[in-house]
Amino acid sequence: MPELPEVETVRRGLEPLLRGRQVTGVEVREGRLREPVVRRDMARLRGATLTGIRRRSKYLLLDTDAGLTLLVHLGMTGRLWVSDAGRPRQPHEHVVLTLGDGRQLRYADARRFGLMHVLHSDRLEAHPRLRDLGPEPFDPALTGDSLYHVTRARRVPVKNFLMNTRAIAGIGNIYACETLFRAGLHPKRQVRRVGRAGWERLTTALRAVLQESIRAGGTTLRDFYNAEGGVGYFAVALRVYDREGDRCERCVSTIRRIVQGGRSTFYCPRCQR
DNA sequence: CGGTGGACCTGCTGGC
DNA sequence: TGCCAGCAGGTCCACC
Repeated sequence: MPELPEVETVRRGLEPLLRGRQVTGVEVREGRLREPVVRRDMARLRGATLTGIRRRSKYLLLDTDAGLTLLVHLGMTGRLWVSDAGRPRQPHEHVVLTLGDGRQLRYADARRFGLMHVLHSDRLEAHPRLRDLGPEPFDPALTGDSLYHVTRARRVPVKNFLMNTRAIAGIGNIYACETLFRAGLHPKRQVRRVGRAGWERLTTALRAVLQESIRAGGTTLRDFYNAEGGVGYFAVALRVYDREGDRCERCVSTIRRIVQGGRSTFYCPRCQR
């Protein structure tokens, strides 16, 4: 579900609600996520004060003044939001942190593909989930030139490359498809066959599409909700994703769907070469 | 080494 | 109406 813009939307929504709040209670109702939630570790958050939230790739990092950071990944269907304590439980509500103001930070995840770990704040970089992540799309070190150079000997299709978090962090299926459309690149094109100009177009397109989506509050197709339970409005701006059979906005062709690495890819066979 | 395909888990949709 | 295959926005690992 959530890619970089959705996770960033959640981060921005949660930040003012969580910053400065003390964790007064921790309840793990269902610890069987993608990896087990360690109740002993979670309990150590009790008494700590949340000092801020960061995002790295599709991970959220909730920092505390206790030297501990709560690492959260939303998987495909994870939701994280702040609720009044009296509110009825939602389906699949697995973890609840009660806050000093009486409200609650709640985590729900129907498919349980998400993940939640308590880490030492000064050792985050060493954690296996964070260690091998590639540069953030908005990192100035990521340039068309840098991508051109790291892809010279590789045969992977450019779509798969974009979704590889070791190459670039935070890009999932929707934004990979949308970026390639805007850059005019065929999703099956091998990365070593993309020239300097292509990587420049791709880098520009990637940042534009992510920026626009963040501004719209992310894409809600099925399960995405922000920190207040609201939806994102970028779905109407998608030009190829989930538009198989539709007329291309730029030419007379029809949007196609193919499967790459077991995932749907949507593209315009005429605009993307 | 690099790349592909299957596995994890639940819920919804569309076709019969 | 009811059933079931197919599909879903992520990531890891075994295997070639």
